Amino acid sequence: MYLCRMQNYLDGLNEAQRTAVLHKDGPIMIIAGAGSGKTKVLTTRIAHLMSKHGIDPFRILALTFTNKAAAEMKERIEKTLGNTEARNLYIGTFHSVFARILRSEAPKLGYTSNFTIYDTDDSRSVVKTVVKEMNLDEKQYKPNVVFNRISSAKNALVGPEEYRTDSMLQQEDARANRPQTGAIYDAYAKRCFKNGAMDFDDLLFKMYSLLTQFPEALSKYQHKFQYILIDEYQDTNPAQYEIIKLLGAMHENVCVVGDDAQSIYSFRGATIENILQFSKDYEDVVMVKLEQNYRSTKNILHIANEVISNNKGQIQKKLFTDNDEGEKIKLVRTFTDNDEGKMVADSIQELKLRNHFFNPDFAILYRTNAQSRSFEEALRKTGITYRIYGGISFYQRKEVKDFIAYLRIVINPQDEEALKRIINYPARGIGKTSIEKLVLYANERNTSFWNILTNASMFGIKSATLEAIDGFVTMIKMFQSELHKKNAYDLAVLVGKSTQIVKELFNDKTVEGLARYENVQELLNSIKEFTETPSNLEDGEVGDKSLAAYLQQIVLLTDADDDKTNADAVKLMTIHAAKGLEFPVVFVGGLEETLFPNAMAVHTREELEEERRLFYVAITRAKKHLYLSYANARYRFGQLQQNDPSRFLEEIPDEFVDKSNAGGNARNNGGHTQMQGNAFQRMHRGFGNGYAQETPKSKPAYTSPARPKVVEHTPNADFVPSDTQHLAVGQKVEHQKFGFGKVMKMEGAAHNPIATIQFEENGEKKIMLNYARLRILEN
DNA sequence: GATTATATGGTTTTT
DNA sequence: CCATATAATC
Repeated sequence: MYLCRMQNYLDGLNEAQRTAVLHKDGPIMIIAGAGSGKTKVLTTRIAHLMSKHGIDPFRILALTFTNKAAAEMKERIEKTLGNTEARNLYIGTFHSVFARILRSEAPKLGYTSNFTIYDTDDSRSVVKTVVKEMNLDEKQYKPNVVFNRISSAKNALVGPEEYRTDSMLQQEDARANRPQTGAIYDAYAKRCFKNGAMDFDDLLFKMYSLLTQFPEALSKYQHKFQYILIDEYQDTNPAQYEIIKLLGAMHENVCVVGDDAQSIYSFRGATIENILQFSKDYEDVVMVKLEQNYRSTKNILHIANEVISNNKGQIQKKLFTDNDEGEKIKLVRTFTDNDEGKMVADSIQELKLRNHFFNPDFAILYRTNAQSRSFEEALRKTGITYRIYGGISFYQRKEVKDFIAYLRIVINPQDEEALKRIINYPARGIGKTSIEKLVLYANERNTSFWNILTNASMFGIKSATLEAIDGFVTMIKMFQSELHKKNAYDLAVLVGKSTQIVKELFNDKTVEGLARYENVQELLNSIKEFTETPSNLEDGEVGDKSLAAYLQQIVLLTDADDDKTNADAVKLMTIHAAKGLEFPVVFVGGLEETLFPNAMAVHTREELEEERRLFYVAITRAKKHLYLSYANARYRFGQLQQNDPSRFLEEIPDEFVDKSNAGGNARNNGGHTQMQGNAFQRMHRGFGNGYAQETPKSKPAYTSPARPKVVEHTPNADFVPSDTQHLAVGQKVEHQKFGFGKVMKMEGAAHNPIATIQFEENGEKKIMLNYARLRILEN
């Protein structure tokens, strides 16, 4: 019987797949073309290792690109084996698996196990604060640009010290007019550490530090992970490569699965070098190519092969399929982006009626998130239910992030980003100036913002503000004392009540207010669901029903994890988000120059080839029908912009295309081989240089209409505001900002007097005496 | 200090 | 066009 089941799972495999599954020990690289059954191979291989070879699931590490892929694999293995052993596998994304390990090893790195994980918004915000504190120009050191640079460095395993001493990197920064980038990097890293926080890249960078600086940790995990499997290998970066190399060095049972033709994440530091390097780093690598496609029609596969053949750099392979010829690809030209949306909506309607397709059979794919708008509108008008993946995720909504910020502080009060976010939300009278002052004190004393808050009375804060701060601190401390008595959900409810956030949102009866209220309720529901779903944990890990575990989980969620696969809706997403998915009917929109290939990515062959791989990924998502569309003109920044059809359209042979709606012609050492070389070389091994491409700025030719500008006034050094209770018409005064002037008129109620003052430099202003700081000069 | 009005500038792609 | 940053007003 046992054998019988085993036979079953091996039966459905073709020869190449079978080879990949049966290979037991030693390194193996599987080049898996689109739709070639790669997930099937991975899951069967793991099932086989467990059932045939008796490998302990606790000792198998499988790294996937999304959490959803991990969950799916687990499920499929359980089904194959007919038991629940698969739940013991160490399986997840690089980031979530390493976060889990880092939690239990945190003290080694000087962190506590409840460290916060910063998302990109948090990280950018830290960069911004640091830039400000260093008195650098924010225009010159744009948080986004600087952060991307830091991120690239980390992904190449270049730390702050190395960064600052690498002359090539220094030169590059100097040329980009950002010579202080290294100093910012250093300050940024220190600040994150002080805040008890790691950013996304740290989860890789610090994992590497852990393994290289602590031999006992390296040995522990090398022993533990007897078998290692990596999915989507073409999208790994140098940091991930090195970590795997270290972890796999003992058993060398490393199995990587990837497709160089689908490498689309170079902007995140991924490099196909990792595929090429793999067979050099290990001896006797078994190579398997999966070339039979089970997904698409012959027509679809043909054009995919044609398109990708325009790329120079790639591993030779030829995908084929036994599937039907299928219909021709439809190429559709429309006048505007709105028409494109309408065309897609109409086509969906028709396919549903004539060919009996249902909403979940359709996917609309595009290059940039902004393109979703015209599709949404058309679908809404046509009455087709749809769902958008990506864009601003649920957990990035302001009200949700605010609420989460409270939870973050309860877990880790050193988290300055979270503190700044909600110290005055809901408004409790702790203003910007007070906060800035206190942060400054914290920096001067080299302590945390929270420590300053708990001793705020020592810093000459005025009594009303001090009271507010004390109230806030007391409340947070109360939450912290409840942390161990309550589960995550009950604590979250307590936070919602005590802060009055829920009540405030409930009382906001505007449409947006209602949506915000619902979002917070949904957050609470998600926490509840989390506390009620059982899961596994082992050897001294953070209890994974904890609030900390919840926070870790949500910050590492990917767009693709947002499941609802079964939802009765048409799906809209970027091509990046569609990786690994398949749909009976696929629409790819916006096939226009400047959009796809994107204008930001046509400057080098490497960039252009990645755009083409992206197009390849889009095409190969389709099983039965494929629609490619482009608009003559589309709204961009509120203005209609003309575009040529994408150059990629010319690469599709006519014989496979139905152009009846295309409007005529389409165109007008330790074996660290990888890490050899200096920091500069490593950061440039992938594509790009870590700087986002900057388009030359074209300034509008018009001059903005004149606006009464305030002539800045610098008050005398001895400026002390006077008591203005008895201010009278005719008196001369000095205003902190508007300068010298004469009181022309007094009005307003006794408790809120308003003076009309004629300023020498800035004309007549109405000033509320309750707030203004005025010095009376003479009568 | 908080709320509201105006101005600027931004679009790749994401863990 | 939209979201966020800054300035004006209360």
